[in-house]
Amino acid sequence: MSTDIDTSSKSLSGKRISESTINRLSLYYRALSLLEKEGYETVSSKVLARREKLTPAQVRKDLSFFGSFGTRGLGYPVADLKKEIAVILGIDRVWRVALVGIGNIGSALVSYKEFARQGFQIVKLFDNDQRKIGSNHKGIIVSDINNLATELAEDNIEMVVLTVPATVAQYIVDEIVKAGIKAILNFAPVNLKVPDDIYLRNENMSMELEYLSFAIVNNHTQKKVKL
Amino acid sequence: MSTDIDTSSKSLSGKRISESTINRLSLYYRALSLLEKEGYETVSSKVLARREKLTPAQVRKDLSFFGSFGTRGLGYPVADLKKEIAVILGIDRVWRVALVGIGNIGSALVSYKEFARQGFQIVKLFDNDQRKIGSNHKGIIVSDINNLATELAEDNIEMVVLTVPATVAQYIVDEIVKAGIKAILNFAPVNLKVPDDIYLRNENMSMELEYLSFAIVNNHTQKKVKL
DNA sequence: AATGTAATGTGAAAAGCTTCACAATTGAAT
DNA sequence: ATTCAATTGTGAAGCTTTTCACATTACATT
Repeated sequence: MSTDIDTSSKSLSGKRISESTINRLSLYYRALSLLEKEGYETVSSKVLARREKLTPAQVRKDLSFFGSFGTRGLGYPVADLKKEIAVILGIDRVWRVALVGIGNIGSALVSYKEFARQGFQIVKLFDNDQRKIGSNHKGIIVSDINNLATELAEDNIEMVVLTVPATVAQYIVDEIVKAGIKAILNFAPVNLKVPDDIYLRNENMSMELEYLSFAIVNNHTQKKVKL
Repeated sequence: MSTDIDTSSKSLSGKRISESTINRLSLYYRALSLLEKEGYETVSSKVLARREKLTPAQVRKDLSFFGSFGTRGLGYPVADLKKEIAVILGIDRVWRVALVGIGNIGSALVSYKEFARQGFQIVKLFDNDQRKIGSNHKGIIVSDINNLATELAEDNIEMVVLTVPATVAQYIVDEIVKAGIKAILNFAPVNLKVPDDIYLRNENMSMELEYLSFAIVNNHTQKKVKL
């Protein structure tokens, strides 16, 4: 994991919402989905916190930035709160996503059900390899990356997942930006330069292993959930 | 991305090193590798910072937790600093890693070169599916998950990458813990319970897309690099 | 109707993290 | 040998995030 978008935005009424808060909303959403399936109608900040290894105060504070969703003495209505969070996160809709780079990680993500489950629909694939162009992945035909700009526009793509080699990532991201895409999730282990108005986020899987390595070697003590 | 290991550990001389600092060490390491290839002998905190969209003060502060690696007026010696960071992160060696769950993501990670490049060698694969057990992935034969405990021990495995479905992840992680593994990188979108002495880290790829979604919907302004 | 219990929402305090700013130090130039 | 320019290392300040603690409110019970 890793990124480029700010932490301190003024989203709502001028309040600054931290990145950590947004990330925790994702966790709450996931926990609420589960609670809903388990048949719970309400849930307290205490229970929600325990489920995601956070504190009740943190849960209440996070939610309070966006409104008053609970009932004193009772807790939060599971189904309603889930919907509210979906609206806040913008996942109460389907996002049309393109994926560029049909390598190991890229092809895996095409079949990754969790994306679709959260409303991120991969509807377009691109590669520069003639052997891959025209091939079918989960019902999607791989397009030639040279047609990126026109095809992204034609298909109303709003986000791009970038799974190309690090060496070409900057070139490709420039093309994606030129094509008018505003949100990019980059898996290449490289720091990409993008204009200020582009949302870029980096997924750096080695970094997580490096953290584990550091933890073992330095006898790190455990305390909190990292987001 | 995402986890379970603390942020505020006392690794060295009682100093607390934050998780952000550790994550930035990974970035510095990557930047230094590149600088080394480009032929630089020294680098200033200013240049290093610019490469990873951080501030020079941040770079200096981070490094100062671990020692004095620079020369005033000159900067940091690229090759040496890279080695120092490798030692700090514990990546100046090879880690023997097992991967459990040969699905989409799992098989992609077996071929993910970036892991090997950082010293994380996947040497063992497990699955519970009879059709997969015995099959060969990049030279590794998939083992039966029922032999997890004995085979992990026999092979001196120190870390496990977990790419099983969310529904079975808790069960599997319990087995992994029983087998004596202390570090786990979990890709299942579920909050796993582990004893306090186990290092667990979560990679949550949907969370990153959800952040992008939030950013677009709420007109988030950009400022910093997220780690 | 009154009392008791549970649990939110939130200012304020505490803790943690980042940036500032400057003394100290090095190498280069004169 | 002296001066100048560059750049580190670091305490202190500033800012952000988390936690605390409590008034408030809703429901259940008597």
